[in-house]
Amino acid sequence: MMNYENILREHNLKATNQRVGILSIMEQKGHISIEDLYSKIKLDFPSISLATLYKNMHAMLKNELLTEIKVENSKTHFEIASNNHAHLYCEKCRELVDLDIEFKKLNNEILKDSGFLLNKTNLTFSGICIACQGV
Amino acid sequence: MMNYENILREHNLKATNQRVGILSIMEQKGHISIEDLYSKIKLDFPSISLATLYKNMHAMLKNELLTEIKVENSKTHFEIASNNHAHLYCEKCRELVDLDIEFKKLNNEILKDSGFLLNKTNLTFSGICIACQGV
DNA sequence: TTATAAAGGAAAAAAATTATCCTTAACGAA
DNA sequence: TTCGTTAAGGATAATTTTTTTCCTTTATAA
Repeated sequence: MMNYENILREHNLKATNQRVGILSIMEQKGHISIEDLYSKIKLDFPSISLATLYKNMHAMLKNELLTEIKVENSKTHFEIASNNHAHLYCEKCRELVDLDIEFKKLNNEILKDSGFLLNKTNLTFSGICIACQGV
Repeated sequence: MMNYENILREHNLKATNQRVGILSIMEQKGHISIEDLYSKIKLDFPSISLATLYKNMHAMLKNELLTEIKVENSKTHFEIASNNHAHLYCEKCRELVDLDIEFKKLNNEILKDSGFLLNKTNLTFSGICIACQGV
């Protein structure tokens, strides 16, 4: 388990108990929606306000401690920021899975073709995972 | 300009004037948010209800006449379905641009690595477009 | 034509997100 | 440690976005 107090401070954010709680749930879960996060964090902080949760998510997104994942037909999910990677989304069980991919080649191609100054590559594959194919 | 009456019927949807209006705006615009689409379609159908717009977007998404594009820090956009392609999103002018990419190699790799039964590849690059780099 | 099933529109309801305002807590400086 | 400042928390209301309901109107096939 990571030391979220320090990570928060390194990102110029006060290390509040609520934020540490949010981050440790996120570490456990990998990817999570606001809705699920709220019901989980309320177990540790019964009085936490949904507004607080939203404010924290925005603050942590802005300071690049979190990343937002948007997938078709699914609620926005969040994850702790790390190396840029792809996601696999199962349309059946609605689970998100990380997938490490080498973006360099792809990004260079885009840069060459479009002249875009690339900031982030967002790659999500939707389909049916192995487990759900059997069912 | 395409014949939207027929396209709608081919997708098992009634060809209403409102739907044809929506589709012709979408053809013009390429990518559009509900908000922008609503203000445009109201010029042609002043009494159209926002609920009608949402209901139509859902119906057309479900019947695969439209596609949804979700990008970080941006509202959901819609486009008329066509060959699977990538998108470039400029964080400055907030414009979306199509980018034709060959997904076969990428998709085969994913299939091999994950066993996923792929349905759709969603690829969006965020950054600054050439025009906005100069500013 | 005409029957019927689907779509439109108005309004309300629900869900998601953001703002306001006062209280509380984090944290650097003394 | 204590204290002062500033940011964060929490309750609530307000917005914004999306969905539902219910009745009227329209598209389409017989």
